[in-house]
Amino acid sequence: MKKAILKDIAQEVGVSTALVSYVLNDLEEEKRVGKEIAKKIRSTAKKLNYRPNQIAKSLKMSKTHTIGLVVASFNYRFTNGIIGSIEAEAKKNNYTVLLGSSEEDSKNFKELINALISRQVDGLILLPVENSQAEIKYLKKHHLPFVLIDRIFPEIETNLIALDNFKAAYQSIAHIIKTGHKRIGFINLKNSMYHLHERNRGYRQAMKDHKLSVKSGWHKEVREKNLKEDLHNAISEMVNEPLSCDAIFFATEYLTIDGLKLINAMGITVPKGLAIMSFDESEAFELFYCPITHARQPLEEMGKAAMKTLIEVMNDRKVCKQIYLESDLIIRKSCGEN
Amino acid sequence: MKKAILKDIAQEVGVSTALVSYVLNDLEEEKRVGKEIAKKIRSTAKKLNYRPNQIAKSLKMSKTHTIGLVVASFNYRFTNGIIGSIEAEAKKNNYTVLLGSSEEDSKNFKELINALISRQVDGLILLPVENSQAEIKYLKKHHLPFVLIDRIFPEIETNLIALDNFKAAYQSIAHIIKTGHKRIGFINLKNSMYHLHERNRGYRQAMKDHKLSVKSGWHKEVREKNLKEDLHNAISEMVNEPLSCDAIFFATEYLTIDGLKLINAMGITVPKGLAIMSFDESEAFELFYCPITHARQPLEEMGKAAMKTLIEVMNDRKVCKQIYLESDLIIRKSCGEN
DNA sequence: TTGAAAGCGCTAACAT
DNA sequence: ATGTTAGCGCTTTCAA
Repeated sequence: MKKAILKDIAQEVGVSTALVSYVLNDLEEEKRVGKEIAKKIRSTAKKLNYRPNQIAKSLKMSKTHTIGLVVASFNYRFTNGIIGSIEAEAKKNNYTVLLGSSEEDSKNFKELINALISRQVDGLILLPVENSQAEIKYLKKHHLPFVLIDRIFPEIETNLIALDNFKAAYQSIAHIIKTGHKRIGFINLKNSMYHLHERNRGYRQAMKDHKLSVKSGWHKEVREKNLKEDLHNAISEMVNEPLSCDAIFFATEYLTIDGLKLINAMGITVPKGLAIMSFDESEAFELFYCPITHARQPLEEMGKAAMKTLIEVMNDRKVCKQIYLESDLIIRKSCGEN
Repeated sequence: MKKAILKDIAQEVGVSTALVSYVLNDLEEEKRVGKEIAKKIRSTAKKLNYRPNQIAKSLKMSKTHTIGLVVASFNYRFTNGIIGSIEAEAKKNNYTVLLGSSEEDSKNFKELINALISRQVDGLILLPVENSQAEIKYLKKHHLPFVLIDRIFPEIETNLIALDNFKAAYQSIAHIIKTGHKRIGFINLKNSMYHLHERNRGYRQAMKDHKLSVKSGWHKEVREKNLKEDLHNAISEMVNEPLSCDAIFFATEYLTIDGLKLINAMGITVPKGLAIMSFDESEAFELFYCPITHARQPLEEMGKAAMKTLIEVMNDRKVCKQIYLESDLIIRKSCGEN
């Protein structure tokens, strides 16, 4: 059984394709199509199991009702949280999502964007990677509707949805201090991206504002490629003399997970032996013996806001909107009671 | 700066669009295009930042190089594992993925498929939901290339990639028995889908083959909509007299997570007080005090196999391929030592 | 070696 | 109230 097209219906009913198009697009009122005819067109369409060819429609209308979503990796909790909410919001607005992952590689990132543009997506939601500024500038220059999410380039004015990472880190540290800790270490990724730098800044500013100096060695950066090893070294150093940290703040949820494993292996107890704070959460925390206090990113909201903003931008390319959301501090027990 | 199209290049170079098309599709040899001209066409294309309009190409070629992926929910570990591998394999073969989630609803499932077909996807990878047989039959009748993954309908002959759920459950139970347990409970979802029934069958067959009878009450089914409550009731009953289970096998990873929380709350220790086996794993297990023994589904492989099979089917619609993969039993400590 | 033109399925302006 | 037709951007046959 071959796919039915407009012409098939037109022929079967004995009218022109224009009429069929009108009726099936619910323009029968406006176009004053005969009631009888309209009815017949509809029933014939159903009979032939007609499904409009969106590709043809897209070509004609220069609009695909498709958006491109480029994530950085499928291994982050962030990714999985965000995909669902973008997907849902897209569907609600009759958009479909074309998905790709850059796997943190700027070449992949660029290729993906090109592929999506070739497919004539109406807009893009992007989680940029390191060194992708040029690509972002290019999109901007060509007035392609897009919004950045989570990771941003402060020097480029774009639509964006992001967390106030400085504040999130600041508040986290403030809480650790409030729970009586003073020798607070911070482990971040070695990475030039702004959102991670903001976390550094938040850590240092909070320490400073509370009259605590950051001992050299308390603030570590580990290489993504060498995660296990760097993390192991960092933690070993931090928990022993002379650094002797009484608390560690991890800059991502997967750093926390790996960190906790190491801490377990070292026989250190949370929070007695060491207080723990995590940026972002993980399913893995759920069953840890000590519930982990963490900064929670509003993933649902971020995804939804991104899609909504993108729709605004697609409707009016002059829109330029920056939305900064705030994290919640979810206080559990890993920094001690109170 | 407006998007350049073939005609722009043709005009700029002073040739026909045919030549431009040949060159940019690397047919210059075959079509014997002049070397000089070819060069000029390429450079002009680059200069104008030409990107072929895939929509137009698709319309002309009746091929979109796009596949549709319908998952059941973004909340399963399975989903997140599979998306990445399908995505990667698709990219390797120059396909792009259109993504949707049915959220376990057969109406959504149907609508999504329709939307994808309208977009002229070249093929579909589907995780069907309960009561979606009609839709699957429809696809089959119309010879649309598709492959089912994970969940299957044994009464419909289709392309499929699935786990041997019977065997996975059987082996899991056999291991629990081997570790010295005899009063083994099984908690599954109340659901008519075949893959879950196979797990039931595996449980019962393994018990039977080891001369253990299944006491009434040991085999529970909980309602997805009433998960927490049903699970709580089920576990309470099972761990107390007269059922007095000494081991529980959970049919999905999220049942295990919620189950462990309840077991913790009841003050029961794993594995001393109760042995635990999980079908599928979760990040959440990583930091649990007792590493969880579980049946591991080869997600990567399944996704990859699905995409590969789909490509075969798209190339030759006569292909009909069933691939059953096997799970690994990952032995940790939740059933006791050895 | 190159160009002209038909046509993929649809929409919409225009004609009737 | 309905039909005709151009054209979206591309590929490909046929002609030159």
